[in-house]
Amino acid sequence: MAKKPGTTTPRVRASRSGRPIMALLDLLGRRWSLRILWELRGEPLTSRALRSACDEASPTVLQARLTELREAGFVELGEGGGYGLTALGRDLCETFMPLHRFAERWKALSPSPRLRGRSG
Amino acid sequence: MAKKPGTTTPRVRASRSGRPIMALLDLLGRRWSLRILWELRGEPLTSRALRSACDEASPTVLQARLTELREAGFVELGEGGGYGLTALGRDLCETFMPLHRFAERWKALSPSPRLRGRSG
DNA sequence: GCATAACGCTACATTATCTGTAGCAAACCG
DNA sequence: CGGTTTGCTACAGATAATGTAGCGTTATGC
Repeated sequence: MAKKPGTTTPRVRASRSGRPIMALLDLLGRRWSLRILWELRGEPLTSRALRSACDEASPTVLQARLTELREAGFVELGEGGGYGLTALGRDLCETFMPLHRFAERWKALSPSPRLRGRSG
Repeated sequence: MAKKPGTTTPRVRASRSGRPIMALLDLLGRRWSLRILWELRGEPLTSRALRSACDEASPTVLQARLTELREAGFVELGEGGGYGLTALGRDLCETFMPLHRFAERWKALSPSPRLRGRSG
């Protein structure tokens, strides 16, 4: 059993507003969510391979995220084992691809930018 | 002072690999990061207004995220007060705009999708 | 059949992080 | 001066993540 009977995913906090974007932002804003989606962007990975890809993150969180991502319909467990993106999940991932280029640009801009507070 | 002297931002875990995308994914994958960026997409907000916009999230995390986001160069504290996106931050936010449409589509697809495990 | 190994997944103590409420010092308003 | 708002911090209690171990199941080799 994947979870205790009657237990539902923590019900995305921000989704109390009913706005889907909030639910999505909340789901993706959990540890390893984005990373998992990212690592799955190519071919499917077994739970263990995914763990390796994610810097050996603890199986506890990974499993939790995987369950949430599966309930959201972004990820699925293939017949023969191994996790992969659904069509929907692939769509979502497309959204993040520009992030890659952005990250490179960002890195190039400033290794350790200045903070500009006003306290003082 | 914004932080204790000598204290640095928790040094993004996944960025140990040196790949900027990992650092970015890690930063954005923290609670409220995405949400803050999202709420700031329009006009600048005071810390308190931002808090309201974020379902009254605790000022502790918000402040922590704001500091990280500022160090990353995505957010800045305006001269006259109020947080806003930098040019870079606006760029990043652009990346997430398609997410809005995606979220709507996602919501329409399935309120509570089926899990397809293989245990049993 | 029996050992070996890999699979998805879970337990659990420790540690890190977030929540919620209260409140401070500085700047602004009159 | 008193009142209000700003950015920001403290701190106890609640929640979530880490790290390590291991379960039950399903191949595979002999």
